[in-house]
Amino acid sequence: MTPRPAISTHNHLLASLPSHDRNRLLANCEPIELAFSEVLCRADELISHVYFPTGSFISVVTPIDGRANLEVGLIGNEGMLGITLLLGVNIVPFYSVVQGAGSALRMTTALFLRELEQSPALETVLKRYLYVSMKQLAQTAACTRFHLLEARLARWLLMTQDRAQSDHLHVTHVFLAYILGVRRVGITKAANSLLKKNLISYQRGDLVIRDRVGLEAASCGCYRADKEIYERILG
Amino acid sequence: MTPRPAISTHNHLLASLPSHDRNRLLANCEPIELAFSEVLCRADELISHVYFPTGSFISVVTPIDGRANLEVGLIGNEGMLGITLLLGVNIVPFYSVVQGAGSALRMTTALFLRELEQSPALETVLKRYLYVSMKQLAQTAACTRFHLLEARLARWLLMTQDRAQSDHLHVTHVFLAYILGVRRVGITKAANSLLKKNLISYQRGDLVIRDRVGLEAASCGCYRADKEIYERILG
DNA sequence: ACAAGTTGGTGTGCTAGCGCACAGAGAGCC
DNA sequence: GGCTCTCTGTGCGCTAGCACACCAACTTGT
Repeated sequence: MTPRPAISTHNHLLASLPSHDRNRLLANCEPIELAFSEVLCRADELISHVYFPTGSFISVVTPIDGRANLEVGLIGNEGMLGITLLLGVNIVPFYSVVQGAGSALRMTTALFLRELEQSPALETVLKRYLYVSMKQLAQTAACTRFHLLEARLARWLLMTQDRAQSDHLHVTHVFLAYILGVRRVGITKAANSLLKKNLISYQRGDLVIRDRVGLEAASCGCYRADKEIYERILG
Repeated sequence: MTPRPAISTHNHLLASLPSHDRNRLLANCEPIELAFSEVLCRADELISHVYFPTGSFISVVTPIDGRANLEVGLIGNEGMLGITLLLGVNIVPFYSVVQGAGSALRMTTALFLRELEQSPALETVLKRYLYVSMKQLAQTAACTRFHLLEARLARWLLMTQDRAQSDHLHVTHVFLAYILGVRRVGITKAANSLLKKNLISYQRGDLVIRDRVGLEAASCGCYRADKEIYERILG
């Protein structure tokens, strides 16, 4: 319906750097387009690149028992992928896949580590981002345990809309089930409930967010909690 | 039955430091005894001290919705409390309470930060520990979502036994329910099942681990996964 | 145009875990 | 002894989510 709005070309983490540091960093970055469902890294591999999404967003998933999966993070232009390099460990901790196609900046591990040494400002902001990521990870753990599926779905849609910068999302029930760690049938039921409340509409993989405020009311407090912790530490 | 064995007086993280760094660090530490159920810090407070358990262990809990709680970490002499200072954030991320009474080393935030600047070896090992903590946090999130209560209980007992260095634990069903985020009745059922398999015995708050190997078989793979990631990164 | 694949909706029977309420048993206290 | 408190066990009805199976609507490739 509404055309996809102009996509922001900047990343909040990079934007917060002093211009001198930022420019040097950008000079070492390679702008790329990430395609939907592209796998950026798998757990236990070596980290080859870090990614700063600008117009794209990435889903971070932890595998369990080799069969099930659980999304433990969502990275848009407020964050970065590959943050663990900050900890001196160049082993990918989680599986990462592109959830929203679009632009990103990418840098090799070697160049990133060099920048990190040269820019204390970069290190400071990324450390804070890591702290926020940990808090959000724990929040997600508790949310997944205690909150009902409909509220979790509403939260995920809001988080994704923020990162997609669009009220049109391309997600199927199967995909949502995978991400939220439930059966597809459960998604059908929850999505139908949100549909009946006129908060969303969808058709064959095209999901439209109709009522953002209503969706916030239907979601659990975790959406707000995530935003607050980000603002408090990085805002 | 078996007397409590001699308690280790060292902490793995500190033990891994070069002796020069370690000695200087120890000189700034204050040895203390932690009492059972003592609250060491609450979320959103400022961090006043860091703790290196030697003979004690600490439960790390994230509150949710103000009513429920979920344990997201367990810190014994393999770890430390207050690791987020490493990230330049002196705000306590989670609620922390003493789960096993015993000895610990404690250091003020100011002294710790000074040591951190002076000892690159300390920074290196703590960064790795933080990486491990993140992986374990994600593991716990997925475990809590997918695994059955009996397996989760078995896992928790094994983790706790490792840190308590004793096969006698002082835990009630109510307490276990709180930690694992379920009802007490659920614990009664799961504990009874482990009892019938002769893996544990318990009576009014005294729980004894009878068959460690059997308990590992009854637990989910997360116990092993946690140990493996620790060994790989810090071993 | 038609077949094949994808997406979404529905039904049936099952299990884990929930809330609530209550019962028995040990332990401490006066 | 009698009282209270804590800890453990049980029963009942309910919900969320599971596995599996099938169908309808739409899209796409040839």
